[in-house]
Amino acid sequence: MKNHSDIKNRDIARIFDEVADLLEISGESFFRVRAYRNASRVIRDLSTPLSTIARSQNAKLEDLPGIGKDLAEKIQTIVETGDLPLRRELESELPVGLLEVMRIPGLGPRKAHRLFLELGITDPERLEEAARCGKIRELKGFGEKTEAQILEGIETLRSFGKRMLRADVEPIALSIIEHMKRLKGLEKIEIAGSYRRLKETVGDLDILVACRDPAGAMDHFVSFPGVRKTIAKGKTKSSVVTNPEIQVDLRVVGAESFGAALQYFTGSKAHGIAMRTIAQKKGLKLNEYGVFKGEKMIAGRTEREVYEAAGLPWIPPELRENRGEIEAALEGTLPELISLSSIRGDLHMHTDETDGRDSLETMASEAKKRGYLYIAVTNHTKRVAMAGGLDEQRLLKHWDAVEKLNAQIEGFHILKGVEVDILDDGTLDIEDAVLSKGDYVVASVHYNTNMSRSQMTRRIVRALSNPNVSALAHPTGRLINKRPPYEVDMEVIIATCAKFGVALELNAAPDRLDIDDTSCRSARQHGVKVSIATDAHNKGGLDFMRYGVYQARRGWLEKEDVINTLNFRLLNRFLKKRG
DNA sequence: GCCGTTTTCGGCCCGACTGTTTTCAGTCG
Repeated sequence: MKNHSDIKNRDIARIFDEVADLLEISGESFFRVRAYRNASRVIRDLSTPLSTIARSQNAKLEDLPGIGKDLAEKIQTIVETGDLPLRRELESELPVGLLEVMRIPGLGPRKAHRLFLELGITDPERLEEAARCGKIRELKGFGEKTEAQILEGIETLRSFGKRMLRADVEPIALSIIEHMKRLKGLEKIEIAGSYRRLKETVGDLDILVACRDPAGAMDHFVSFPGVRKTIAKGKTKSSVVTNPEIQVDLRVVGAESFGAALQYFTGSKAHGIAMRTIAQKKGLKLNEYGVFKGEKMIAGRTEREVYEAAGLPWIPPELRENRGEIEAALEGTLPELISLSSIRGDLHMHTDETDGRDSLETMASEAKKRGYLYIAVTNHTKRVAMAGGLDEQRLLKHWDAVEKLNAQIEGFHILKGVEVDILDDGTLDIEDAVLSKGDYVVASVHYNTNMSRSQMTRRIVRALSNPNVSALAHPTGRLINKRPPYEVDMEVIIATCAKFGVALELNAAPDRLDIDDTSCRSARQHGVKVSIATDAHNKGGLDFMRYGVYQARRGWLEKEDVINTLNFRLLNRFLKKRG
């Protein structure tokens, strides 16, 4: 039998999600469906592989929150066989294409099921056909508008199913805010949702305002020049689609409810549910209007007030995922999250010596302008030929130039760095004798990225064991929405970094943000230090630092976890410990 | 299907908007 013991958590989570969807379509109890969804989320966020827990003597699957006897057994089955009988059973009863039908805006499990039963709709293609023939409007409970909405929904899903990069959403978000600020009677405005939680991607924008004239706010909102289409417009809530295409929801509340609404719409959903449950246990009701004791409103104006009414300190939005932040808040052990102002330098960037656009002098002076104390210039090496990577001779010459420039600048240091390529067997493409003359060596994988998980892990572990290596750059190689992370066991990588005192890079490029928040937390738990670095290829790229800090905050990192918050002397002490 | 200083049953977060309805189900966040 095939060995499935290295099945990944996200594969198991995906199976549970699919089971949840199919159960929901078939009309199963909402609570049973939710149990699968909860479990999926818990599994996705877990840094330890379930296959490890399943085999372990002392750790138990049932100890995980949301995993009971039944789901523990199902996980065991998936780990052992790679699949779940329940899923196959459901798939034989319902076409999997219905899952896509359900994703179409305006359609949910109930309608998808009825479309299947009454019209034999099994996938979006057949749905489109039926809608074009005018068959949908004939069904009870459906009408012409629903039919048109379905056709439009299919088109929308085709054109932009993906979440947008946060960095791409920012300009739209800011111009809407600017537009809304011109509204008369506006008291408060905030962007809530995943944008406020500083997530790397944003599905839609949730904008919250407090305003004395809700109807006026609705009118003003839909008149935003970037609006392509108004989806809904009510008394206190409206939704539009903008150009470039992203859905924006506006919600209006009174100023006395603004904090409660902000808490409510910032989410995440799981955090909100957990908070409302806590409130409920205290005999309180928490909704978007406030915290209520019976009929009486006892909090709501500010978020802090809302959390305090529930017996908690205020929790930073970027932690609100119900991944332990509520427990930490109750124990008083919330992390003191790192901020951009703590960053003292940038340890990954390129110059025109290889594939960067700006000179060494420009990069150094731009970094100094940003208030940094140091940078590491880390150009590519020879295997990355496309980028004009340096061989040993050129690298040494480049470092001479760095030293010369260093001597000319006051109060600022340029580390002799390099981004050395990790070859297929885990050795490096620059001789050790040369690397040992550098100050800061980041190692990274660029080629042959589709090896097996165990091969890739071995490859990187071997590279990390080289005493010249200071950090591992963009550890999974992912490009958000473009390229999945390569197969690598991050737990092993993190443990190896801990063993050798190597830092993990959090690459701050907005489409990389590699490592992700889960690995940040894992690194912190293992005592592995993180370098937040921009990988800038021109002077403007130095501004990516804040995206890295955002991600670090989502990963619970404190100033002490990040090496480029150290002053130059302490950074050097950290680097010397290696080797 | 999970969970429990109200533990092995009976709960499980909450409200707005739309479309197709005559009082509400379904969807969404």
